[in-house]
Amino acid sequence: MNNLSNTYDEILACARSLIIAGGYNGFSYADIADVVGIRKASIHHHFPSKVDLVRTLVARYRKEAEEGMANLEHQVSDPLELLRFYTGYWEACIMDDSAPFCVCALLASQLPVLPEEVGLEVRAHFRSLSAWLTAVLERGARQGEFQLMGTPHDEAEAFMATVHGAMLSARAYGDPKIFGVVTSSLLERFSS
Amino acid sequence: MNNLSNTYDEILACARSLIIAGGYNGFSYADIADVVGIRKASIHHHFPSKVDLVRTLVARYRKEAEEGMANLEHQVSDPLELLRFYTGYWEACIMDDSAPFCVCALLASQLPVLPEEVGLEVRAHFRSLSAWLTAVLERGARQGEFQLMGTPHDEAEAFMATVHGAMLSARAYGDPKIFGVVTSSLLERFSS
DNA sequence: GTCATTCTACCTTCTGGTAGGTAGTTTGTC
DNA sequence: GACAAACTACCTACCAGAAGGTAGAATGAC
Repeated sequence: MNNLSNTYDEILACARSLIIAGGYNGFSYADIADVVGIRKASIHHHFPSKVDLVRTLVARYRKEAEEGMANLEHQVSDPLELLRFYTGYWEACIMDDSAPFCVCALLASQLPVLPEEVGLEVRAHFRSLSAWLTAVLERGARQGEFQLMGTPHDEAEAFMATVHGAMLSARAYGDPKIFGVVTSSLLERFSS
Repeated sequence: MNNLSNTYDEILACARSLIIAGGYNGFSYADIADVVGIRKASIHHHFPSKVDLVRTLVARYRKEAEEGMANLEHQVSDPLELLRFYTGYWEACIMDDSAPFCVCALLASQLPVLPEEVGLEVRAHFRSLSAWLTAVLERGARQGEFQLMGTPHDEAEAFMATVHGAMLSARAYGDPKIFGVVTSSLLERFSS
């Protein structure tokens, strides 16, 4: 494979940050070419079409996210601590502005105008994140650490929604701190 | 003024639903022209530039929202009931697919690539919605109806974030019901 | 006649994408 | 080891269509 190619990865990294800023229609091959320092046509060599590029990018993002979740569970076992790590990860990304939004959350907001193949990947991420959170909450409830008001699944959906909404608010206000405000109030509910 | 013009309003309504679907870069004057049944150039007569159109649209949306909130308070006084009406309004919009996303929430997600004038309007909506929710929660707490864990402001931010996140999840899953699942679990916390 | 509205016809720039070529590296075969 | 074939990564030079936008002429209501 040509995953060794530096340019290939650079294109993906660049596209990722452009998508985080403005979504699928918010960037062009020309934008990437400018940043990476190659010509438009050269991007087509690595990714024949824009759909290819974004599908690859989201697939890779999903894989990284799933590996991250699996990895986290090897290092941390306490359910509350797991949730704290998850929100803490995003808080760090937002505070240092390195990746102030989840790629899939942003793309999901534009789902009706997304190419189908990309939409399927985005949807899959939501399902896998929800499943992970459900499992964590369920375990916390079994261990008596969490007092859930609804089913683990419903609470997981509410948890995920709040985190995504907190990203949005941080962006809307132009104030990274709001993410921490919302998520810490979210975690408090579980820690009591 | 020419607010009497039917076409003017039709253009705004059409642009609104196109923005709800895909955001600022997700539609063009040609798209609107097709739907409304006029030529591209005629849209420029009503809205000289795309920025004019979207700024007007968001300003009007904000005004409607603020009127809606003020109106609601004339009809309903119970804080919990107010929150229920607010989420219920969106649940209806999402279920019948008439406006399955908040215009400002969607635009906020693309804030970094938005024209500045539009961004300012979007930000203003977040502030006014947050202020209203804060006031409602504060009143509920004073009346002893709500037991808030944080300040009314922080809880209001969390509330708003959850509602926006619930819209996103409904879209991501392609399942309108998820909005109700998340918001009803949200309301339950306050009703106990 | 005036004014608002809409039109046709056009412009420039950007869009994703293609064709064809070049230099350098790998590979397979003798 | 030599050498041709194939492949990689990039290039220049295009293309058709879409983007937002403009100029100026018809239309039509008062």
